[in-house]
Amino acid sequence: MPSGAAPLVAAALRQFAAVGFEGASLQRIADDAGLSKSSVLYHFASKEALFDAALRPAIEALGGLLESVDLDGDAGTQDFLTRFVDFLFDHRLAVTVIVNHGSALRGIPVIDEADALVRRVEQLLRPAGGSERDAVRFGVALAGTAFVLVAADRWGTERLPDETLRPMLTSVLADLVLPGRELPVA
Amino acid sequence: MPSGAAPLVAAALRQFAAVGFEGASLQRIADDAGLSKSSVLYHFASKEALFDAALRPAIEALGGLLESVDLDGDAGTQDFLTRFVDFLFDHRLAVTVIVNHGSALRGIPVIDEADALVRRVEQLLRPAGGSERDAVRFGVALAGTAFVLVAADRWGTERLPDETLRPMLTSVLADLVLPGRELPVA
DNA sequence: GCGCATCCTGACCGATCGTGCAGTAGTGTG
DNA sequence: CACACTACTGCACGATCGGTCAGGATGCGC
Repeated sequence: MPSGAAPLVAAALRQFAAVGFEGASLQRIADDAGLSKSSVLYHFASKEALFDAALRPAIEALGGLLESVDLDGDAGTQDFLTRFVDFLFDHRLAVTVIVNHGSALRGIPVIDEADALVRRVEQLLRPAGGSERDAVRFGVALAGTAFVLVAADRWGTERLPDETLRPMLTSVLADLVLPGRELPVA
Repeated sequence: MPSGAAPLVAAALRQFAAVGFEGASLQRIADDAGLSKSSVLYHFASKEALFDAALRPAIEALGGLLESVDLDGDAGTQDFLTRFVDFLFDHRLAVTVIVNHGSALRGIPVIDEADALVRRVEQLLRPAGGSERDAVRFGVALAGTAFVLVAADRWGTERLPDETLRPMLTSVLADLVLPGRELPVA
């Protein structure tokens, strides 16, 4: 947990987000960070350990967000959604990895933890007496929000700057979860 | 286009959907189809050609859907959305590949074609005078719908059978695109 | 019978994969 | 100066990657 391995983790995260765990090679990560492949395995015991280190901050942030959550009333829910969207922006690359490549990586601890957290978010937003249709609706809203962010530079007809997109996503998500009680856009 | 290569394409599609293009190996695809690796390369000139063959039916189906589209009035839009969800179900694995692994595969023709089609769907649903916020909303709705289907067996708290999920997704999508004018669920 | 495709295979190639290991600079600390 | 520790590297390993190729088996027209 010490060390000047931070740029290495950053390079690894970029590679993992771009091409997934299997597709990313230690050689490319090392080149990207300006080190040799051996140096990567000096700082991290294995490729999987590096993967864990790259995703760990994101799952800790999401875990913390879920621990301090207070959904009492619409205001509490809106506050949570705002912070959730902030989380998505802050850990964009990690979210990309989990969302896009996670399903192939079941069994890797950090991915299993991420899946468990996602399921908790899902259950959290699902109201007590809600129908299955509502659950599907929230699933679409959450997945869609995450995915629009992750794929913004891929399918966005015109690229919106982050600070324009962020309040829009927050507003849209709130609208889908609390219909008819929209947050103001800005 | 001849041949008894169909089970090969099916096996390839399973592998590509599960672990992506880079992660899938010809050996595993061959094993999955009960053939040797050499046989795979007898039927298809390269791994990329196999990838193309596996995704081709899906992009042709989506292309056909977009050619025959008629969005006049809410009824036309709802009909399109129903057929779009049907497309997602019919080509689930191919959609998984495009959605989850496509961003790493820019430059591969079939992926570029798929991206172009997705952009057309996006523009199609975007009303003439719509705001950017509406565009984001539709992006969330489309991405969320596709992703809920793709990840249904990963994050779904309880697994819904397809024939329950399908009308629900259609209904939710219509609700998000045509707010306040919902399709009946069943 | 023979010739000719079609389908499929094992052996092999060069490259790259993740990983282990011995060794080497640089930097204190005694 | 010696010693230890950290950061880093080159080299070699077995395995696996995508891909080539010569050849075996089967079946059909002649």
